[in-house]
Amino acid sequence: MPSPGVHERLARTLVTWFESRDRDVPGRSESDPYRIWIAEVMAQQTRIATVRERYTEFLGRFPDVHALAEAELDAVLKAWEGMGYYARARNLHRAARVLVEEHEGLLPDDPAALRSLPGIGPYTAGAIASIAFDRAEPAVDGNVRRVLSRLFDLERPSAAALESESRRLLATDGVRPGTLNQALMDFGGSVCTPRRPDCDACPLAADCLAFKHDTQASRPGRSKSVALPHHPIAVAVLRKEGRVLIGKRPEHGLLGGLWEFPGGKIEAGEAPRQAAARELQEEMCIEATIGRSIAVIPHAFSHFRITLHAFEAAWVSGEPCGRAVTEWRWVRPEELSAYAFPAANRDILAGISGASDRP
DNA sequence: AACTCGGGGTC
DNA sequence: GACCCAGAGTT
Repeated sequence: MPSPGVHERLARTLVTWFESRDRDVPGRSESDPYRIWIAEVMAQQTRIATVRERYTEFLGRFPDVHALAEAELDAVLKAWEGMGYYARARNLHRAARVLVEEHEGLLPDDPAALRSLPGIGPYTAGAIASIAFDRAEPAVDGNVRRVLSRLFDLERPSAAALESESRRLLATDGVRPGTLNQALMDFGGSVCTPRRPDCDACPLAADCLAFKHDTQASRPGRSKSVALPHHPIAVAVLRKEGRVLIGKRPEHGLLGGLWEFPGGKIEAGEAPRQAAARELQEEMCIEATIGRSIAVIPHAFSHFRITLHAFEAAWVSGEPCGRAVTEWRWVRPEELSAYAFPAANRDILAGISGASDRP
């Protein structure tokens, strides 16, 4: 009997390593494709610890694809509040309706059919196909990309190269695809980490080309970082007869479909209070008296930073026209918790509940 | 291939 | 502070 090839040896060692661990990862012990789908989408670009807290809550509210399809988008966004990348929630909702209308409420097992659904790309399609349906399909996320880049010493691997290496690992007899894919991800998250990988304790070190060449610290290569632009923002908590004014952002684009307090960018040379008054005039057609500062909130997005200056404001004249929003509403402070807000608004919400309507 | 799209843990 | 994460959609 010939000695096993390096891919087969790697695959068997990974699965053995994985099965000796007991890590509580959402979706791992699931068999329902719907629940696996939710777990994988929720895990995109998001820490496991964050997902763990929200996963059970989300499934409690939307226990199956029919419940998700029948829900209002606002309810799905509210369940997604604070997790970011809100297009994921919008796409989940759209995909659920496609599944109910065109697939009898069932997720397909074919990667191409999965990829045709909103919000399911190469990674999630492979993850669902392999974990839920036991198909030998690659699921290359950031962790797997790093592990493969190091095992085969690839500086800037193409998606095709990573898929090719993955398929050779998956070709190992007797290794379940979903188990191997999860082993690769878990391995990248615990042993083969971005910084300071634990090569001393690595069961794959003997076959790792980057370890052999001592290039693991620069595999995969990093793209150069760019300085993030910064935008000062002024927002107004506008009071009138015990209620505050909120607006709903357009459904597409940044923070799409979420609610916010009216406001906008502070122009060069403009004072924050001036900007708050101007934005109320321009975007809401309302004259107001700007009052005390509620909070100054620094916040970082993926591609820029903001500093949010929030002010109390008292209505003087005018009715909302909602030029920058698709909808607006006067809401009692205690009702604000029913609306999905961006994370940067949390400090504002905390500072105004139960406050008077006088700035 | 480059750009957009959040938030948070970690070092 | 910088990095980077169980990525996908758009152009």
